[in-house]
Amino acid sequence: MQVFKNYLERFAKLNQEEWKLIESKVKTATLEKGEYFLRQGEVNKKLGFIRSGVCRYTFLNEQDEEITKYFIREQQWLSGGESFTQQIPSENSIQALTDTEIYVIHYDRYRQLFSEIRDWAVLIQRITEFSFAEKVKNISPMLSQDARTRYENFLRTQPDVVQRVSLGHVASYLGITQQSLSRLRRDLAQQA
Amino acid sequence: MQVFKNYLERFAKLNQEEWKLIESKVKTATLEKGEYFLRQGEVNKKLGFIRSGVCRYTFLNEQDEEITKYFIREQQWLSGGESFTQQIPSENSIQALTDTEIYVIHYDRYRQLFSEIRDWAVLIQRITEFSFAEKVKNISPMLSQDARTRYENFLRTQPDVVQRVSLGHVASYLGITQQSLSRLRRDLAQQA
DNA sequence: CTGTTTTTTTAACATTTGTGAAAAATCGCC
DNA sequence: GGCGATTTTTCACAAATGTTAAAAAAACAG
Repeated sequence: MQVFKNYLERFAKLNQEEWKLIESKVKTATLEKGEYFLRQGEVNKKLGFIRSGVCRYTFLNEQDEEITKYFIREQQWLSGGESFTQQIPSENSIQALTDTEIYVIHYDRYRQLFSEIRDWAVLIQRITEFSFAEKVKNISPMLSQDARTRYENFLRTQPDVVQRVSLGHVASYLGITQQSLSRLRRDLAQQA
Repeated sequence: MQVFKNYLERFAKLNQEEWKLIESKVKTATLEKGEYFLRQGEVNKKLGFIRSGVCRYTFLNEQDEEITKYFIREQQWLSGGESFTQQIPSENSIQALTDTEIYVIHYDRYRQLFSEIRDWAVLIQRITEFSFAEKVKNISPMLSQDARTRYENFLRTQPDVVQRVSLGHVASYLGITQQSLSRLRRDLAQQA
């Protein structure tokens, strides 16, 4: 769990007691490739943190296709956002794209920490802000870029993900069809 | 300030004392059309909340064009995100698109509230999450939609904004050229 | 009002991306 | 190792969007 502790301490110092408390509430679990951590319509009862593996966060578009909003990889959170913090049904799903090892904390125990650890709310606020900003920073510029630029930036910023997920999922994330991405790769390869 | 108080109370109850304390730290200010609330490269020293008007949150793309990431309107926050909470230089700018009246709180005073109001951190955490989720929910599906669908959804979800900002800014937000948006409108008008 | 600047529209053409269908390659399982 | 299922590639053509340039319309300042 050292990695998880280090991660948290990037956002706020924790004394030994506090860490013991957190550790006592965290379990480990695994997701098999293809398995869902959260399904659209469910209430998200647990928060996950990836130790190893890649997942995808999805939503259904108007045509009921499951679109990949973003990938979640090592040292990132599996969370349904408001579905977790407000315990309401989720509009999104989270699915493992590889076998995935995670740390898990249940909602009730998460809630307890607000009264048990003085700066817990501050820690959570910083993490929330950081995590959202990370996603927005990746996704937002894509709208004004052509497919090729989007793919090149994806390769640059998330090179590890490309290797581990299928082309179709990448295409979905980039907002283009699988065929277009395939063509794009050919063109890029020919140039080089 | 009643509107501002009501807004905050959607996220956490405030007793009279607490509200007085907040109120005492908040000032009103105005931005003229075209004026910047925050400039890229600056440290964001104050948090704003719009009483009336529309602004835009922007970033510079690879070609050094100022792209509109999203619009900010009544009852939404003017904040440079991590530039404010961590007092670091901002990658983004915020510019008024109409004359805008805002409530303002300085970073130092904002910080004080963490020790002065018991649930301030919780309040801020909820607002952070809500605000980000609001943006992401609008922006994220756009990638997998064609320009026409994006524009129609924009009209539906932010009808008030269309009236108040120039076509070019809308086009920038939608990720298309001004000419394409103009053409799109003509086609839509002809259909009706 | 009038001239100037900014914004919006229009048009012809180039380029990019989508579509539908099929072949090729790869993967997973027995 | 082989076979069915899945994923990736390829292709021809259609549709959407970008580009460049110019005209028209609207907003603004004096």
